[in-house]
This record gives sequence, C-alpha cells and structure tokens, in this order.
Amino acid sequence: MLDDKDRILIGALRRNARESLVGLARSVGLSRSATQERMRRLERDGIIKAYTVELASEQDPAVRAMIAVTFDPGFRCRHVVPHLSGIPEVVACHSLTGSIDLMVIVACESNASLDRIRDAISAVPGVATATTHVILGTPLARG
Amino acid sequence: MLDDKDRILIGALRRNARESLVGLARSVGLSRSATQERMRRLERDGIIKAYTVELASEQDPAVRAMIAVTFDPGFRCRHVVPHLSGIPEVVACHSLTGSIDLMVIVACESNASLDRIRDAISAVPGVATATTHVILGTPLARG
DNA sequence: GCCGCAGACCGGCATTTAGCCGGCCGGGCC
DNA sequence: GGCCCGGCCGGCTAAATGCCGGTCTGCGGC
Repeated sequence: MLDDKDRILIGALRRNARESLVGLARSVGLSRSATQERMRRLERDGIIKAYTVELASEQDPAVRAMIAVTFDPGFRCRHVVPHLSGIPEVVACHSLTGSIDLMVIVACESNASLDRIRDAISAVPGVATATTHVILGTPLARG
Repeated sequence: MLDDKDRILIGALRRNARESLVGLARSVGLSRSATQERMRRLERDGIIKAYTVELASEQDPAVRAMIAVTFDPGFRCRHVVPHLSGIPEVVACHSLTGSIDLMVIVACESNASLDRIRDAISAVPGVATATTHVILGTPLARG
C-alpha cells in the first residue's frame, strides 16, 4: 500500500505541508508530475485526510515525568497497578518489554510533589526499582 | 494580537493548509500580498508553528513502543528530532533527564515495521543507542 | 499645524510552480 | 510477439508566488 517514496513524501509533508511540489519532488527523488500523482493517490485513497496548521499551544502547567519501574520476582502488573491508580497524579501506566517492566507517566505541580509521588511508587509492594526521568520538553507530539 | 482577519486566515488554513495564497486572500478579503504578509507575521510571531498533514492511519495501531534514545556527545534534541519528525509512525518525542536523553513513542502496524523504524532511528546522526520497549498494554490511562 | 515615521495594504512585473497531456518504458498476460 | 496498464518523464500554458515601489492612515514630536 505504501512504499518508501510514499513514506518520504508523507514525511516531507509532515514537516511542511505548504512545501511546493517541486521541493517535495526533490525530497522524494521523482519528477514533479510523478510526485503530484502520488499525492493525489494518497488523498484519493484516504491515506492523507487533510492538510492543517499547527498553532502554538499554551497548556503545560505541570511537571511531567516518566518513572521506569521494575518488579520484584513474582510480581505482575495486576498486583502493582491498582496501588498506582490510587495516586491522582499518575496519568498512565504502560506495561513494557525489556529491562523496564512498567512505565508510569506522572503529571504534578512541582518537583516537591514529584518527589513524594516517587516515594509513594517505590513503597508499593512488588516495586523493586523506580527510576525517575523528568520530561524537560516534548519537541514532537501528534495525535 | 489576533484580529478577525487573522482568525479567518487561520481558519482557512486549518481547513486546507495547501490552499493557495490567492484562495486564502479571497477568504480573508484582502489582496494576495497583504495576506502573504499576515501569514509571514503569524509564522514569525510563532502563532503558526507548522503546516502539517493529517493521516488516516492513526487510530488503531497494532504495535506501540517506547524507544529510549541516547545521544552521541555534542548532539541535542534539536539536531535529532527534525529527523524523527520525518518518520510518520513517530507519535511523540519527550526530552528527559537521567540516563535516557529522548523517549520516542512509536505506533505502527506490525513488529516488522517497528523493526524498520528502530533501524531508521538508530541511523539518525547523533543517535548513540536506541533501546526498544514494546508496549504490551496500558493498564491505566486517564486525562 | 505639519512633518516624518511605521504599519497595513495594493498592484505590477519577472520568476517559479501547478495543471494538463502526450509519450516512453518495463512488467504481466494472452 | 503483441497488448495493456501503471508509473514515470518532460514540455506547454496558465496560475501562483516573491519582490518591490507606491498609496493611505494613524500617531507622536516639534
């Protein structure tokens, strides 16, 4: 359905949807008319839904962090998550493969409250380690 | 800061960011060059952050993953993120404190495409390591 | 008053881009 | 082989853009 050139084209459009066809064609490595045809196909097939503008948003009043949690032997998500759901600042928990068992997303008002939350998570039965990574910024977000 | 004509212009761009200046000028009720100047002002003042494309294939990704990235010495988010924004499956990038420099959130159709994306991220200049954690589930999500 | 200045706007010109279309090429098929 | 079809290229003309000079208006200082 989508080949490499489609992906390059979509990537270029994501970066700047107002780029001219000539510029897009240079990125893709095809002639202008071939690029134009691909774009029309992507629009016709509904892959491309719309071209829109991204505005400066003004809401991130909080400290956010990702806390990488590992479990003690024998413990599972279903043992730990119920305790975490009691902490209001916990926004999400993702069960992961690899060296991290659970990624806990936290949003709170201050570093002091982040400290308390980290303590609370560490104290949950079954939590072996809780490594805190403050989110300094989100230079790319979509969806 | 924003007058009615700015709002009309932004509204028209939201509907179709690839609309020509001539068409936009018709919507706004100004000459083409005045419209062009307003657009440039909105871009310069940071009101308009980017022009981007909205895709259809973003609602039910089969595979989600967090890819923990570290940078080579001397590299920063601003060097790396622009490359990542060209990968359509990249949903978000979070700049972190701690042993992880950047957390890249990915949503794609299959493990095979996840493999390709991981390769693409690894190949970005400045990326030292890219550790993939597949998201097995999200037992808690709110807000 | 009135002068100069700055911002927003208009219109014209040269250049660039887009829309359209005929033609080329390679792969699949009979 | 001969045929068709999809993907691509390049040329032509019309449309859009970049650029810039010029007009108008509001504003502050003299």
